[in-house]
Amino acid sequence: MVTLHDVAARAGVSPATVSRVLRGQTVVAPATRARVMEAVEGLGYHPNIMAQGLRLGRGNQVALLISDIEQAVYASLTKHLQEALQSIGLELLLFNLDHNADRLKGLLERAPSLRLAGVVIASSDPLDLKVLKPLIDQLAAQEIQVVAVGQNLSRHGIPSVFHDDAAAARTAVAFLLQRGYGPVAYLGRTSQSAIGRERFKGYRQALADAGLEATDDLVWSWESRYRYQAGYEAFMTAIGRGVTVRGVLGASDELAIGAMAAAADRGFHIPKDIAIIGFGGIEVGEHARPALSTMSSDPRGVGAHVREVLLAAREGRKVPMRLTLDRQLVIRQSA
Amino acid sequence: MVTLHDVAARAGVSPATVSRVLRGQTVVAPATRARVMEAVEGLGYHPNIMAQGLRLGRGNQVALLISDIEQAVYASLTKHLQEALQSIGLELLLFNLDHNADRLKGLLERAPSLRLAGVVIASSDPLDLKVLKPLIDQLAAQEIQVVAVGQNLSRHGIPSVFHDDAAAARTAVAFLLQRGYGPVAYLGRTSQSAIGRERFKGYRQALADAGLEATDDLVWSWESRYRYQAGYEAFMTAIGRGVTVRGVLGASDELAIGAMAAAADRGFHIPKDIAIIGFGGIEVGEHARPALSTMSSDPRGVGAHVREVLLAAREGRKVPMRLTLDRQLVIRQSA
DNA sequence: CTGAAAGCGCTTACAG
DNA sequence: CTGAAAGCGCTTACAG
Repeated sequence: MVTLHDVAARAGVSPATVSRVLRGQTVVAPATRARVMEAVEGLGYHPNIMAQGLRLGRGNQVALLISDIEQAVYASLTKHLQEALQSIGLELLLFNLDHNADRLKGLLERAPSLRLAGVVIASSDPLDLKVLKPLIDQLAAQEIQVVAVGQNLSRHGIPSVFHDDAAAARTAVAFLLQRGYGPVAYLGRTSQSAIGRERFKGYRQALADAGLEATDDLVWSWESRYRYQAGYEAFMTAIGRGVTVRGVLGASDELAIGAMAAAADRGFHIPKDIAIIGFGGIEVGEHARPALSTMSSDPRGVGAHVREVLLAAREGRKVPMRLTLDRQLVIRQSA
Repeated sequence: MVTLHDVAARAGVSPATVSRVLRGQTVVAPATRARVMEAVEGLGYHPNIMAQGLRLGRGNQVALLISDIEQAVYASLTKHLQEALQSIGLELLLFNLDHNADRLKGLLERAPSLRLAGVVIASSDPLDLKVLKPLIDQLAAQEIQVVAVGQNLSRHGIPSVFHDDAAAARTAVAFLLQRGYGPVAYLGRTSQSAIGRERFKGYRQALADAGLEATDDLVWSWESRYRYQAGYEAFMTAIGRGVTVRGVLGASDELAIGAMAAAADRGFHIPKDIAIIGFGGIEVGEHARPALSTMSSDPRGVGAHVREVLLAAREGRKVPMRLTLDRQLVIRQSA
């Protein structure tokens, strides 16, 4: 392994000077700088990240704590986040929470010993702030920047970037109602998930706007994961109970696609008999048949904003506390 | 931050002793051990990963170099790999290659300075071993274990875990032929991807088994990403040229689903007019309508094997050079 | 503008 | 069984 000392020896300077050239914070004579750079290139030197991190009390890694990487919106977020971080020299340490609150807590506890530059929490689950807040404060004390993605935790002093889910749900349901697709059911979590809560709120608002009410039989509150099978089963169960609907708002595209499959299996024509709108804008929705109408999301925007927060923290600037991203109604075939 | 010294002070021993207790390699008097452990618990001590890594010349992180995290099979692999690594105290550093060969090269070059415990290469792209081999040898010299996932690089001395893609493709095509779904087209990469090459080989073998030939019009060699849109366009293009097929083997489930959408849009009934089989066993295939028949994959098996390789390397045992995983034909509705 | 020195928090060979 | 000491590879305050 080539070390700083090797570079210094080759350039005929002290290790301190090499370090100065590389960090670029201090003035170094141009001629010296040139010799050092030549040695760096010549030897193919890369600084030892561990030594750097130990010395600076700070690494260049950001932990991404994510609910479920197998959900397409999270995979997409991960991709864009990694790209955004890489552009400012940060690496991505991935932890799949699998919706496990204890894992989240454990990771937050370990963050200081990992000398993380930041922690990104991308969880759709409700967070127990009573437990988490002290841990997060501890991170703040060590200048480990925490960012929440997907849910708004800014009232707890945590910079957040999230979509306006209540507004999006309201838009989707209003669209369904206006096209004559009432009654509209809500398919998804209503309380076990912070995000689900927002979407459900928007759903009820849209109904209220139309003078309607969210009766029990219209709320297919599937308190399990946001996956295809849950959507399938929820639809089957409701239809089995004799519920009549003409529209469905799925709180995720996966749920919506599962519901579409169930509807097809029961002989319903989509959208003629039942119209369906999902949430997330995942790629497969475009190639489902019928193609899934959905409320899009903006993973690139999320990545860019997290980058901005981290950059601001690093440079000692004021960190933006919240950014609300819009979702667009993408109309395809299912509604 | 609680350090080793704090623990030592509280337990009334030297830092060296605390370290010995924690590492568990040396004998420590039971009474001393107990006092140390009490102090560790009491202070909530976690060792500084950077200091440990610097001292040991080795971190506990494994880099996952992955083609495209947005492809569901890769997201799934990532999940299982992270879980497997975590079970042996390793962390996952994620790098999305985006099919970029230069990024792969750059990452391999940086691996030593990151003091990685291992590097997992999960790429579907053809690797330029002339360029990569020297870099990988350099990693070996520093005891950074490299593992290839998805393609067989064992002939280059790189431990590999992969599916038997040629056999799987052969099975799928034989099934199609036997059910009377010939002629069968191959949809996917044939040369630009190591994995595609294997699948294409199996396709040709199955045709040869039946005394058939892979004529040009049957090979929809879409040398772009393994995504839905590519499958859609390839199907449309072929049909537009007047090609007649009754079966399609998609080299990925995404390609297959894209082709199904195109077939549906052109008024073909699946599987009556055209039967389709995909590759990967991704979750959405089960809830597509018609549900996608596919050759499954085994991400859990991959994760477990990578773990085993890393464990063997760590313990100085002989590292298994290759493991071939089988794919199962999952028959649903599309074939 | 540059060098010598101290120290980040660990681990382990060396003594005892 | 345990402690003192050296050193992993960096960075930066301190001198000059």
